[in-house]
Amino acid sequence: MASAEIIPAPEAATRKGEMQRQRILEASAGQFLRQGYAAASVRDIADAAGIGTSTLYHYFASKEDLLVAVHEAGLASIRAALLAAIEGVEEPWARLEAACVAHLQALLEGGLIFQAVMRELPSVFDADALDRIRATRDNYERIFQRLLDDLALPRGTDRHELRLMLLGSLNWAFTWYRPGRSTPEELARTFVGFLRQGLDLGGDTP
Amino acid sequence: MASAEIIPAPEAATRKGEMQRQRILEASAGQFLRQGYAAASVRDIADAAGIGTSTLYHYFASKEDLLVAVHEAGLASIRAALLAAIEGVEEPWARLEAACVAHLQALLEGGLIFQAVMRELPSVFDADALDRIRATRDNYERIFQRLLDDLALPRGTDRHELRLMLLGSLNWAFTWYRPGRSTPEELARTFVGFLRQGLDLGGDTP
DNA sequence: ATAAAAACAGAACGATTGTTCGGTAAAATA
DNA sequence: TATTTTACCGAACAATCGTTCTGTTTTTAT
Repeated sequence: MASAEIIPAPEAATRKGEMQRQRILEASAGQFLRQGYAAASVRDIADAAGIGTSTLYHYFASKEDLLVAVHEAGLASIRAALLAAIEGVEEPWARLEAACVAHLQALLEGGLIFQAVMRELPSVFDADALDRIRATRDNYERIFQRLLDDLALPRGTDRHELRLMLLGSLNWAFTWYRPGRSTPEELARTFVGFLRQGLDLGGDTP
Repeated sequence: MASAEIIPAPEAATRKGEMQRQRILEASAGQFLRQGYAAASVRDIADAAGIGTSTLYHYFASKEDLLVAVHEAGLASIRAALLAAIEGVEEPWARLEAACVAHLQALLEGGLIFQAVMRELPSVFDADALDRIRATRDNYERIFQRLLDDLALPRGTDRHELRLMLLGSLNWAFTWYRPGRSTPEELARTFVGFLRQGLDLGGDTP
Protein backbone atom coordinates (compact mmCIF):
# COMPACT_ATOMS: atom_id res chain seq x y z
CA MET A 1 0.00 0.00 0.00
CA ALA A 2 1.22 3.53 0.71
CA SER A 3 0.69 4.59 -2.84
CA ALA A 4 1.22 8.30 -3.32
CA GLU A 5 -2.01 9.98 -4.31
CA ILE A 6 -0.61 12.93 -6.16
CA ILE A 7 -3.63 13.46 -8.28
CA PRO A 8 -6.47 15.07 -6.41
CA ALA A 9 -9.38 12.80 -7.14
CA PRO A 10 -12.51 14.78 -7.90
CA GLU A 11 -14.78 11.99 -6.78
CA ALA A 12 -14.15 10.20 -3.55
CA ALA A 13 -15.01 6.57 -4.12
CA THR A 14 -14.04 5.52 -7.63
CA ARG A 15 -13.22 1.89 -8.18
CA LYS A 16 -9.53 1.21 -7.82
CA GLY A 17 -9.27 0.12 -11.40
CA GLU A 18 -10.34 3.49 -12.66
CA MET A 19 -7.52 5.22 -10.88
CA GLN A 20 -5.03 2.76 -12.24
CA ARG A 21 -6.35 3.32 -15.70
CA GLN A 22 -5.69 7.01 -15.33
CA ARG A 23 -2.26 6.27 -13.94
CA ILE A 24 -1.39 4.15 -16.95
CA LEU A 25 -2.71 6.80 -19.28
CA GLU A 26 -0.51 9.39 -17.63
CA ALA A 27 2.53 7.13 -17.77
CA SER A 28 2.12 6.29 -21.42
CA ALA A 29 1.54 9.93 -22.30
CA GLY A 30 4.85 10.69 -20.65
CA GLN A 31 6.63 8.00 -22.61
CA PHE A 32 5.00 8.92 -25.92
CA LEU A 33 6.04 12.46 -25.26
CA ARG A 34 9.64 11.69 -24.49
CA GLN A 35 10.30 8.92 -26.99
CA GLY A 36 7.52 8.96 -29.50
CA TYR A 37 4.97 6.24 -29.96
CA ALA A 38 7.08 3.73 -31.86
CA ALA A 39 10.11 4.04 -29.62
CA ALA A 40 8.22 3.86 -26.35
CA SER A 41 8.05 0.27 -25.18
CA VAL A 42 5.17 -1.28 -23.33
CA ARG A 43 7.62 -2.32 -20.63
CA ASP A 44 8.77 1.26 -20.12
CA ILE A 45 5.19 2.40 -19.82
CA ALA A 46 4.35 -0.34 -17.35
CA ASP A 47 7.43 0.46 -15.28
CA ALA A 48 6.56 4.15 -15.25
CA ALA A 49 3.08 3.22 -14.07
CA GLY A 50 4.51 0.92 -11.42
CA ILE A 51 2.91 -2.27 -12.69
CA GLY A 52 3.88 -5.37 -14.64
CA THR A 53 3.50 -5.53 -18.37
CA SER A 54 0.80 -8.14 -18.25
CA THR A 55 -1.25 -6.04 -15.87
CA LEU A 56 -1.26 -3.27 -18.42
CA TYR A 57 -3.02 -5.59 -20.83
CA HIS A 58 -5.74 -6.02 -18.27
CA TYR A 59 -6.67 -2.39 -18.88
CA PHE A 60 -5.84 -1.90 -22.53
CA ALA A 61 -6.08 -4.42 -25.33
CA SER A 62 -2.98 -3.24 -27.16
CA LYS A 63 -0.36 -0.55 -27.39
CA GLU A 64 -2.32 1.03 -30.18
CA ASP A 65 -5.38 1.14 -27.98
CA LEU A 66 -3.29 2.99 -25.45
CA LEU A 67 -2.45 5.67 -27.96
CA VAL A 68 -6.04 6.15 -28.96
CA ALA A 69 -7.07 6.36 -25.32
CA VAL A 70 -4.44 9.01 -24.61
CA HIS A 71 -5.64 11.02 -27.55
CA GLU A 72 -9.26 10.84 -26.59
CA ALA A 73 -8.63 11.67 -22.96
CA GLY A 74 -6.30 14.51 -23.83
CA LEU A 75 -8.50 16.11 -26.43
CA ALA A 76 -11.56 15.84 -24.23
CA SER A 77 -9.70 17.70 -21.49
CA ILE A 78 -8.30 20.36 -23.77
CA ARG A 79 -11.72 20.85 -25.24
CA ALA A 80 -13.21 21.37 -21.82
CA ALA A 81 -10.46 23.78 -20.81
CA LEU A 82 -10.93 25.73 -23.99
CA LEU A 83 -14.67 26.01 -23.70
CA ALA A 84 -14.27 27.20 -20.13
CA ALA A 85 -11.75 29.79 -21.23
CA ILE A 86 -13.99 31.43 -23.80
CA GLU A 87 -17.12 31.28 -21.70
CA GLY A 88 -18.38 34.74 -20.90
CA VAL A 89 -16.10 36.44 -23.37
CA GLU A 90 -18.27 38.22 -25.89
CA GLU A 91 -16.15 40.21 -28.29
CA PRO A 92 -15.15 37.86 -31.19
CA TRP A 93 -11.45 38.75 -31.31
CA ALA A 94 -11.19 38.50 -27.54
CA ARG A 95 -12.87 35.10 -27.69
CA LEU A 96 -10.42 33.90 -30.30
CA GLU A 97 -7.54 35.23 -28.27
CA ALA A 98 -8.75 33.51 -25.12
CA ALA A 99 -9.09 30.25 -27.03
CA CYS A 100 -5.58 30.51 -28.44
CA VAL A 101 -4.15 31.25 -25.01
CA ALA A 102 -5.88 28.21 -23.56
CA HIS A 103 -4.78 26.05 -26.46
CA LEU A 104 -1.14 27.06 -26.22
CA GLN A 105 -1.07 26.81 -22.46
CA ALA A 106 -2.41 23.29 -22.64
CA LEU A 107 0.11 22.40 -25.32
CA LEU A 108 3.15 23.83 -23.56
CA GLU A 109 2.36 23.76 -19.87
CA GLY A 110 -0.50 21.31 -19.53
CA GLY A 111 -0.37 17.81 -18.16
CA LEU A 112 1.48 15.03 -19.91
CA ILE A 113 -1.67 13.78 -21.60
CA PHE A 114 -2.41 17.27 -22.89
CA GLN A 115 1.00 17.64 -24.41
CA ALA A 116 1.24 14.17 -25.86
CA VAL A 117 -1.86 14.66 -27.94
CA MET A 118 -0.60 17.19 -30.42
CA ARG A 119 2.68 15.53 -31.25
CA GLU A 120 1.68 12.25 -32.82
CA LEU A 121 -0.01 11.55 -36.11
CA PRO A 122 2.41 10.59 -38.87
CA SER A 123 2.70 6.89 -38.05
CA VAL A 124 0.40 4.59 -39.94
CA PHE A 125 -1.14 2.34 -37.36
CA ASP A 126 -4.34 0.62 -38.00
CA ALA A 127 -6.74 2.57 -40.18
CA ASP A 128 -9.43 2.41 -37.52
CA ALA A 129 -7.23 3.89 -34.83
CA LEU A 130 -6.14 6.70 -37.08
CA ASP A 131 -9.70 7.47 -38.06
CA ARG A 132 -10.79 7.66 -34.46
CA ILE A 133 -7.94 10.01 -33.63
CA ARG A 134 -8.63 12.21 -36.58
CA ALA A 135 -12.33 12.38 -35.80
CA THR A 136 -11.65 13.52 -32.26
CA ARG A 137 -9.17 16.05 -33.55
CA ASP A 138 -11.43 17.46 -36.23
CA ASN A 139 -14.17 17.83 -33.70
CA TYR A 140 -11.87 19.89 -31.54
CA GLU A 141 -10.66 22.14 -34.31
CA ARG A 142 -14.25 22.83 -35.26
CA ILE A 143 -14.42 25.05 -32.21
CA PHE A 144 -11.84 27.31 -33.78
CA GLN A 145 -13.75 27.21 -37.02
CA ARG A 146 -16.76 28.68 -35.26
CA LEU A 147 -14.65 31.30 -33.54
CA LEU A 148 -13.24 32.38 -36.88
CA ASP A 149 -16.71 32.54 -38.39
CA ASP A 150 -17.76 35.09 -35.79
CA LEU A 151 -14.98 37.46 -36.76
CA ALA A 152 -15.68 40.51 -38.90
CA LEU A 153 -13.05 40.27 -41.61
CA PRO A 154 -12.26 42.12 -44.83
CA ARG A 155 -14.13 40.89 -47.87
CA GLY A 156 -12.50 37.94 -49.53
CA THR A 157 -10.58 36.81 -46.47
CA ASP A 158 -10.29 33.02 -46.48
CA ARG A 159 -11.29 31.99 -43.00
CA HIS A 160 -10.28 28.40 -43.60
CA GLU A 161 -6.71 29.28 -44.45
CA LEU A 162 -6.59 31.84 -41.70
CA ARG A 163 -7.49 29.17 -39.20
CA LEU A 164 -4.88 26.80 -40.58
CA MET A 165 -2.25 29.47 -40.30
CA LEU A 166 -3.13 30.44 -36.76
CA LEU A 167 -3.40 26.90 -35.43
CA GLY A 168 -0.29 25.87 -37.28
CA SER A 169 1.78 28.60 -35.72
CA LEU A 170 0.52 27.57 -32.29
CA ASN A 171 0.92 23.83 -32.79
CA TRP A 172 4.47 24.15 -34.04
CA ALA A 173 5.47 26.03 -30.92
CA PHE A 174 6.37 22.91 -28.98
CA THR A 175 9.34 22.38 -31.27
CA TRP A 176 11.05 25.58 -30.19
CA TYR A 177 9.39 26.74 -26.97
CA ARG A 178 11.54 26.84 -23.88
CA PRO A 179 10.30 28.19 -20.54
CA GLY A 180 11.84 31.36 -19.23
CA ARG A 181 11.30 33.74 -22.10
CA SER A 182 7.82 34.69 -23.22
CA THR A 183 5.03 32.77 -21.57
CA PRO A 184 2.60 30.74 -23.67
CA GLU A 185 -0.04 33.31 -22.86
CA GLU A 186 2.09 36.17 -24.15
CA LEU A 187 3.00 34.23 -27.26
CA ALA A 188 -0.59 33.43 -28.09
CA ARG A 189 -1.64 37.05 -27.65
CA THR A 190 1.25 38.20 -29.82
CA PHE A 191 0.39 35.76 -32.62
CA VAL A 192 -3.27 36.69 -32.62
CA GLY A 193 -2.22 40.33 -32.49
CA PHE A 194 -0.15 40.02 -35.64
CA LEU A 195 -3.21 38.84 -37.53
CA ARG A 196 -5.66 41.17 -35.87
CA GLN A 197 -3.51 44.16 -36.73
CA GLY A 198 -4.35 43.83 -40.39
CA LEU A 199 -7.63 41.99 -40.40
CA ASP A 200 -9.71 43.56 -37.67
CA LEU A 201 -12.22 45.97 -39.06
CA GLY A 202 -15.15 45.68 -36.70
CA GLY A 203 -16.22 46.81 -33.27
CA ASP A 204 -14.63 49.48 -31.17
CA THR A 205 -11.25 49.98 -29.51
CA PRO A 206 -9.71 53.31 -30.48
CA MET B 1 33.09 10.20 -37.63
CA ALA B 2 32.18 10.44 -41.27
CA SER B 3 33.11 13.50 -43.24
CA ALA B 4 30.08 15.26 -44.63
CA GLU B 5 30.10 15.28 -48.39
CA ILE B 6 26.58 16.28 -49.04
CA ILE B 7 27.06 17.84 -52.41
CA PRO B 8 25.19 15.83 -55.05
CA ALA B 9 28.13 16.11 -57.43
CA PRO B 10 27.27 18.01 -60.59
CA GLU B 11 30.06 16.16 -62.38
CA ALA B 12 29.11 13.31 -64.67
CA ALA B 13 31.46 10.49 -63.77
CA THR B 14 30.95 9.97 -60.06
CA ARG B 15 32.14 6.78 -58.50
CA LYS B 16 29.45 4.14 -58.33
CA GLY B 17 29.46 4.26 -54.57
CA GLU B 18 28.39 7.89 -54.56
CA MET B 19 25.28 7.13 -56.53
CA GLN B 20 24.41 4.29 -54.23
CA ARG B 21 24.88 6.54 -51.26
CA GLN B 22 22.36 8.95 -52.72
CA ARG B 23 20.02 6.07 -53.47
CA ILE B 24 20.16 4.90 -49.89
CA LEU B 25 19.59 8.42 -48.65
CA GLU B 26 16.51 8.71 -50.81
CA ALA B 27 15.18 5.35 -49.70
CA SER B 28 15.63 6.08 -46.02
CA ALA B 29 14.04 9.48 -46.40
CA GLY B 30 11.02 7.76 -47.89
CA GLN B 31 10.81 5.33 -45.02
CA PHE B 32 11.33 7.97 -42.35
CA LEU B 33 8.62 9.94 -44.01
CA ARG B 34 6.10 7.15 -44.14
CA GLN B 35 6.81 5.43 -40.82
CA GLY B 36 8.85 7.77 -38.75
CA TYR B 37 12.42 7.20 -37.67
CA ALA B 38 11.84 4.70 -34.89
CA ALA B 39 9.36 2.57 -36.81
CA ALA B 40 11.36 2.44 -40.02
CA SER B 41 13.55 -0.64 -39.98
CA VAL B 42 16.96 -0.87 -41.54
CA ARG B 43 15.74 -3.84 -43.54
CA ASP B 44 12.89 -1.83 -44.99
CA ILE B 45 15.30 0.89 -46.00
CA ALA B 46 17.72 -1.56 -47.56
CA ASP B 47 14.90 -3.26 -49.46
CA ALA B 48 13.65 0.08 -50.73
CA ALA B 49 17.15 0.88 -51.89
CA GLY B 50 17.47 -2.51 -53.52
CA ILE B 51 20.41 -3.74 -51.49
CA GLY B 52 21.09 -6.05 -48.58
CA THR B 53 21.13 -4.80 -45.04
CA SER B 54 24.82 -5.41 -44.57
CA THR B 55 25.65 -3.42 -47.68
CA LEU B 56 23.93 -0.46 -46.14
CA TYR B 57 26.39 -0.56 -43.29
CA HIS B 58 29.15 -0.26 -45.80
CA TYR B 59 27.92 3.27 -46.49
CA PHE B 60 26.59 4.37 -43.13
CA ALA B 61 27.88 3.44 -39.72
CA SER B 62 24.47 3.26 -38.05
CA LYS B 63 20.80 4.00 -38.44
CA GLU B 64 21.32 7.19 -36.51
CA ASP B 65 24.03 8.23 -38.92
CA LEU B 66 21.51 7.72 -41.68
CA LEU B 67 19.10 10.15 -40.09
CA VAL B 68 21.74 12.79 -39.64
CA ALA B 69 22.85 12.36 -43.24
CA VAL B 70 19.29 12.75 -44.51
CA HIS B 71 18.90 15.92 -42.50
CA GLU B 72 22.12 17.43 -43.70
CA ALA B 73 21.50 16.57 -47.32
CA GLY B 74 17.93 17.78 -47.20
CA LEU B 75 18.62 21.04 -45.49
CA ALA B 76 21.56 21.80 -47.76
CA SER B 77 19.29 21.33 -50.76
CA ILE B 78 16.45 23.37 -49.36
CA ARG B 79 18.86 26.08 -48.46
CA ALA B 80 20.20 26.18 -52.00
CA ALA B 81 16.70 26.24 -53.47
CA LEU B 82 15.68 29.04 -51.15
CA LEU B 83 18.69 31.20 -51.87
CA ALA B 84 18.07 30.75 -55.58
CA ALA B 85 14.45 31.75 -55.14
CA ILE B 86 15.16 35.06 -53.46
CA GLU B 87 18.06 35.98 -55.68
CA GLY B 88 17.30 39.07 -57.68
CA VAL B 89 14.24 39.96 -55.67
CA GLU B 90 14.84 43.31 -54.07
CA GLU B 91 11.75 44.47 -52.23
CA PRO B 92 11.89 43.05 -48.67
CA TRP B 93 8.32 41.77 -48.48
CA ALA B 94 8.60 40.21 -51.92
CA ARG B 95 11.84 38.54 -50.85
CA LEU B 96 10.20 37.11 -47.77
CA GLU B 97 7.27 35.92 -49.84
CA ALA B 98 9.53 34.23 -52.37
CA ALA B 99 11.40 32.50 -49.57
CA CYS B 100 8.19 31.24 -47.99
CA VAL B 101 6.95 29.94 -51.31
CA ALA B 102 10.19 28.06 -51.87
CA HIS B 103 10.15 26.71 -48.34
CA LEU B 104 6.60 25.45 -48.55
CA GLN B 105 7.04 24.00 -52.00
CA ALA B 106 10.07 22.05 -50.82
CA LEU B 107 8.18 20.85 -47.77
CA LEU B 108 5.05 19.74 -49.59
CA GLU B 109 6.12 18.93 -53.11
CA GLY B 110 9.86 18.50 -52.95
CA GLY B 111 11.81 15.27 -53.06
CA LEU B 112 11.58 12.69 -50.32
CA ILE B 113 14.70 13.97 -48.63
CA PHE B 114 13.29 17.49 -48.62
CA GLN B 115 10.10 16.40 -46.99
CA ALA B 116 11.64 14.07 -44.47
CA VAL B 117 13.75 16.80 -42.97
CA MET B 118 11.09 18.87 -41.29
CA ARG B 119 9.19 16.06 -39.64
CA GLU B 120 11.64 14.55 -37.21
CA LEU B 121 13.14 15.99 -34.06
CA PRO B 122 11.40 14.92 -30.86
CA SER B 123 13.18 11.60 -30.35
CA VAL B 124 16.16 11.65 -28.10
CA PHE B 125 18.90 9.88 -29.99
CA ASP B 126 22.44 10.48 -29.17
CA ALA B 127 23.16 14.00 -27.99
CA ASP B 128 25.75 14.47 -30.73
CA ALA B 129 23.35 13.55 -33.50
CA LEU B 130 20.71 15.87 -32.18
CA ASP B 131 23.16 18.72 -31.86
CA ARG B 132 24.33 18.29 -35.42
CA ILE B 133 20.77 18.28 -36.66
CA ARG B 134 19.85 21.34 -34.67
CA ALA B 135 22.92 23.22 -35.82
CA THR B 136 22.10 22.59 -39.48
CA ARG B 137 18.53 23.63 -38.83
CA ASP B 138 19.38 26.81 -37.00
CA ASN B 139 21.73 27.75 -39.76
CA TYR B 140 18.91 27.42 -42.24
CA GLU B 141 16.41 29.41 -40.25
CA ARG B 142 18.92 32.18 -39.93
CA ILE B 143 18.16 33.02 -43.54
CA PHE B 144 14.64 33.88 -42.53
CA GLN B 145 15.94 35.87 -39.65
CA ARG B 146 17.83 38.10 -42.04
CA LEU B 147 14.82 38.42 -44.31
CA LEU B 148 12.74 39.57 -41.37
CA ASP B 149 15.39 42.06 -40.34
CA ASP B 150 15.13 43.77 -43.70
CA LEU B 151 11.43 44.41 -43.26
CA ALA B 152 10.16 47.83 -42.28
CA LEU B 153 7.84 47.07 -39.41
CA PRO B 154 5.89 49.09 -36.87
CA ARG B 155 7.86 50.12 -33.83
CA GLY B 156 7.88 47.49 -31.14
CA THR B 157 7.18 44.60 -33.47
CA ASP B 158 8.98 41.51 -32.22
CA ARG B 159 10.73 40.12 -35.28
CA HIS B 160 11.76 36.98 -33.46
CA GLU B 161 8.24 36.01 -32.59
CA LEU B 162 7.01 37.05 -36.00
CA ARG B 163 9.48 34.66 -37.59
CA LEU B 164 8.45 31.85 -35.28
CA MET B 165 4.82 32.39 -36.13
CA LEU B 166 5.37 32.49 -39.87
CA LEU B 167 7.67 29.47 -40.03
CA GLY B 168 5.45 27.56 -37.65
CA SER B 169 2.39 28.06 -39.78
CA LEU B 170 4.33 26.85 -42.82
CA ASN B 171 6.00 23.90 -41.11
CA TRP B 172 2.76 22.61 -39.70
CA ALA B 173 1.18 22.53 -43.13
CA PHE B 174 2.32 18.99 -43.88
CA THR B 175 -0.09 17.70 -41.25
CA TRP B 176 -3.15 18.91 -43.14
CA TYR B 177 -2.09 19.69 -46.68
CA ARG B 178 -3.63 17.61 -49.45
CA PRO B 179 -2.99 18.25 -53.13
CA GLY B 180 -5.86 19.47 -55.23
CA ARG B 181 -7.00 22.52 -53.35
CA SER B 182 -4.72 25.51 -52.93
CA THR B 183 -1.19 25.01 -54.13
CA PRO B 184 1.74 25.44 -51.75
CA GLU B 185 2.61 28.62 -53.59
CA GLU B 186 -0.85 30.07 -53.08
CA LEU B 187 -0.86 29.05 -49.44
CA ALA B 188 2.50 30.65 -48.74
CA ARG B 189 1.42 33.89 -50.42
CA THR B 190 -1.81 33.90 -48.45
CA PHE B 191 -0.06 33.38 -45.13
CA VAL B 192 2.48 36.09 -45.78
CA GLY B 193 -0.35 38.29 -46.96
CA PHE B 194 -2.20 37.94 -43.68
CA LEU B 195 0.78 39.30 -41.83
CA ARG B 196 1.73 41.91 -44.38
CA GLN B 197 -1.76 43.34 -44.28
CA GLY B 198 -1.23 44.68 -40.80
CA LEU B 199 2.51 45.07 -40.57
CA ASP B 200 3.63 46.54 -43.85
CA LEU B 201 4.64 50.16 -43.50
CA GLY B 202 5.38 50.64 -47.16
CA GLY B 203 8.73 51.87 -48.38
CA ASP B 204 10.85 53.23 -45.61
CA THR B 205 10.22 54.83 -42.28
CA PRO B 206 12.08 57.29 -40.08
C1' DA C 1 -17.98 -15.97 5.57
C1' DT C 2 -18.04 -17.27 0.90
C1' DA C 3 -18.00 -17.09 -3.96
C1' DA C 4 -17.30 -14.48 -8.00
C1' DA C 5 -14.78 -11.00 -10.19
C1' DA C 6 -11.17 -8.02 -10.83
C1' DA C 7 -6.20 -6.83 -10.30
C1' DC C 8 -1.88 -8.33 -10.72
C1' DA C 9 2.80 -10.64 -11.67
C1' DG C 10 6.58 -13.73 -13.79
C1' DA C 11 7.90 -16.26 -17.25
C1' DA C 12 7.75 -17.32 -21.71
C1' DC C 13 6.27 -16.94 -26.87
C1' DG C 14 7.54 -15.93 -31.65
C1' DA C 15 8.74 -12.05 -34.29
C1' DT C 16 11.61 -8.29 -35.27
C1' DT C 17 15.14 -5.03 -34.02
C1' DG C 18 20.09 -2.95 -35.17
C1' DT C 19 24.31 -4.74 -36.07
C1' DT C 20 28.29 -7.89 -37.20
C1' DC C 21 30.79 -11.68 -39.44
C1' DG C 22 32.83 -14.62 -43.12
C1' DG C 23 33.31 -14.73 -47.53
C1' DT C 24 32.39 -13.68 -52.63
C1' DA C 25 32.03 -10.68 -56.93
C1' DA C 26 33.24 -6.47 -59.11
C1' DA C 27 36.00 -2.57 -59.87
C1' DA C 28 40.01 0.23 -59.53
C1' DT C 29 44.93 0.51 -59.37
C1' DA C 30 49.43 -1.10 -60.46
C1' DT D 1 48.46 -8.77 -66.15
C1' DA D 2 48.22 -9.23 -60.99
C1' DT D 3 46.75 -7.10 -56.78
C1' DT D 4 44.57 -4.28 -53.76
C1' DT D 5 40.11 -1.77 -52.78
C1' DT D 6 35.61 -1.33 -52.95
C1' DA D 7 30.95 -3.24 -53.19
C1' DC D 8 28.09 -6.55 -51.85
C1' DC D 9 25.38 -10.45 -49.73
C1' DG D 10 23.30 -14.31 -46.66
C1' DA D 11 23.39 -15.87 -42.36
C1' DA D 12 23.64 -15.22 -37.81
C1' DC D 13 24.07 -12.44 -33.36
C1' DA D 14 22.12 -10.81 -28.93
C1' DA D 15 18.69 -7.76 -27.53
C1' DT D 16 14.23 -6.17 -27.40
C1' DC D 17 9.67 -5.92 -29.19
C1' DG D 18 4.29 -6.61 -28.30
C1' DT D 19 1.67 -10.02 -26.54
C1' DT D 20 -0.13 -14.24 -24.13
C1' DC D 21 -0.20 -17.98 -20.74
C1' DT D 22 -0.69 -19.80 -16.11
C1' DG D 23 -1.48 -18.82 -11.87
C1' DT D 24 -1.92 -16.06 -7.39
C1' DT D 25 -3.51 -12.31 -4.61
C1' DT D 26 -6.74 -8.72 -3.67
C1' DT D 27 -11.07 -6.56 -3.98
C1' DT D 28 -16.01 -6.67 -4.45
C1' DA D 29 -20.61 -8.63 -4.03
C1' DT D 30 -23.48 -11.89 -1.83
